[in-house]
Amino acid sequence: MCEQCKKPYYITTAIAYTSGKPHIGNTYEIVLTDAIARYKRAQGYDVFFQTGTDEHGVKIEEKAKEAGITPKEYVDGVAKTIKENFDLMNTSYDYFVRTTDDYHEAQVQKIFKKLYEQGDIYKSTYEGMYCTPCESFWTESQLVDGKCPDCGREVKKASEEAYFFKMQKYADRLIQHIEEHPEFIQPESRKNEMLNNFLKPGLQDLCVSRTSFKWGIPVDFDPKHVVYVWIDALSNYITSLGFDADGNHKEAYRKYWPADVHIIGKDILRFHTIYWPIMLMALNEPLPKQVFGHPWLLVGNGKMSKSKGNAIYAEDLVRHFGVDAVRYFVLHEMPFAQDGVITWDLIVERINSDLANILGNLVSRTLSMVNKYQGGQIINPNVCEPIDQELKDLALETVRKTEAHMNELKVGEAIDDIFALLRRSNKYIDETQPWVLGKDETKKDRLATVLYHLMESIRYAAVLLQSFMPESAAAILAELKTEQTTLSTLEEFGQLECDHCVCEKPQILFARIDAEAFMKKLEQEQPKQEEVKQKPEKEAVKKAEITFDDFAKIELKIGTVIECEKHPKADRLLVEKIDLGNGDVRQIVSGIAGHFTPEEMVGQKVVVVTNLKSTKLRGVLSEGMILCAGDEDGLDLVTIKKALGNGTIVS
RNA sequence: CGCGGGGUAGAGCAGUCUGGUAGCUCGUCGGGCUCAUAACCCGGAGGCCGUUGGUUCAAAUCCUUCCCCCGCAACCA
Repeated sequence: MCEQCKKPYYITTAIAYTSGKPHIGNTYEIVLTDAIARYKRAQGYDVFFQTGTDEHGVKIEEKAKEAGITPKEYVDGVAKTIKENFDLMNTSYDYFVRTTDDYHEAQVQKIFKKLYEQGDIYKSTYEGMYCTPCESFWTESQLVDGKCPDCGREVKKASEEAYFFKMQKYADRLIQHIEEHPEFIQPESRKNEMLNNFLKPGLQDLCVSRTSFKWGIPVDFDPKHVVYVWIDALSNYITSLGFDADGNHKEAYRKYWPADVHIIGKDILRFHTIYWPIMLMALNEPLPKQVFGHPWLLVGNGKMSKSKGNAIYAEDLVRHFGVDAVRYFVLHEMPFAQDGVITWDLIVERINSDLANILGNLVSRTLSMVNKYQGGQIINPNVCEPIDQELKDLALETVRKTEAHMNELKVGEAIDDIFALLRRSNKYIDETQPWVLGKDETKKDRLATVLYHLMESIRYAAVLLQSFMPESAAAILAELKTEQTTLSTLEEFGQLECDHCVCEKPQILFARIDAEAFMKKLEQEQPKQEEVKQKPEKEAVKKAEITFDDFAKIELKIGTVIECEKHPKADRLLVEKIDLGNGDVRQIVSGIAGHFTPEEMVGQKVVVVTNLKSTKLRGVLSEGMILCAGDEDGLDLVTIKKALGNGTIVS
């Protein structure tokens, strides 16, 4: 294919938020995208693969302040770390966009202004309850006893100026688009979620500016506002290509937009399949062809997170196993539509079983026979037997199957296809018994043919593996000393060049790992991770100092849960009857259904805030509050050791 | 009745649309082989296909009852 007639293919990851170091769950996304991008390049597309960082927002403002540096200094540091992480994984992105890039910032301002001028964005007020000392807005439902949930002080009704985007205006067009393009939202099951939960009930106008923090792109015609995340972050996909709100787009934009696919996490599908398309409609630009919300990589049974202390990082994995083994694991182990699981045991198992035994050992045993029986020479006398056909057919079929799976973005299954060929090749060795042929001088040509078929099958697998494990695939092809490394050399079986010698001393591609010894070694490193867990990840937001009198306003008493049942209309709520002594029995509703069963609650001695103003929660009266403490790992009741009587004052 | 996904061997999954002997990977047990990284190949054991009732000659598959898990939404005084 000539350069000019190559079809463009634009693929992106979501931009990573620069709040900290990415774990392997975050890194997975770019590896997945990289595999697709590499495959599309191999197919002859003119691929533009973009990734980058999302660098604005209040969280970053705060983190920078904590660190005593400017927000820009802070994001420069994190962006560098993220980029290093992506480079470590050997990802072939063409462009790394940052939302602090000058061109991006200028275009976001222009986009905002344009949408404002054409009436899609309007200025209004954000109504809410305002706590002056905390400088925070709260919705009615966030208030605690009608007071600020942070400091407990009085709040007053106030309104803040904000800009809103008229979402509903474009909703019908978007519904139609989604229904007419079933491939637009992937996996398809998510399509209904978006339609039924958000689009069909009606979209609310989206608040697209903030005045409560400064670290963002200023609205140029109203500088006390900064552009809120949606317009800022989502537009990276077009600003990086040189989109211009005035229509003077750069060449790259004309060439690559609309994107062929946005690869994102399933948690942000809503933003990419509703807000982003609507923004593009408002700008009168075409919509991306597809959005794929990939599943998550879980650790054991839970979500990976820094604060849980269970996070696994790419750099540790790579240090232990090498880049390609890590790429292989995450690409292969992740189903298309369900969350995948990563643990150290699982990785070791996959490396041993798939990479060392099936792949590495196949290459090793084949090349060693070529060296042993025919001095390393690749010869093809073409003395075939019926048994050969199955191998040849499978090799050709594997090319078609991987292509079909890759077109559906089913990367794990494409890798499975390749390994099926490798397994078949191992079986072929047993069927043909080259070591028996080697003892019989008259079978020399048959032996050479068998070995040729094996090497050719290995070449097929290696060519296909280039998108997933670039270094290892290259190493195998180098050992075969072949130049036939493109997908187009897989159209016919038998393209491996003859009459040259393979590598004399093949290297071990993937060494087997002694699982027990490895886990021991890992345990010795564990203390480090434990220490990390000891330190709370984020310091609790410090509340304003209160006087003793303020404290004394709160009445705390010991009570016993005498009855408890699930709230009829809310999954996370339990309704308890609590005996507070002296005939004071109250009903309290608590959001703890996810942590305790009603049976567990009955009989518990708990600490109750008894003078909290009563309220209704989803229709059920709640006359107080039970004290609990919890983090992401779980929740526990605040209770007492001695059997103090109900009604005992806590102070 | 908020929306959606799922429950298949010890683990992880396919099969369900279009009914016809329940399959794959790992693990486990046994056998084979000796070219190879204790690798490779073959075979066995292990399943009331979540539950109830139905349709059918025939149900993992279609219809139905209930139970459980997981997302999203709501909610967390």
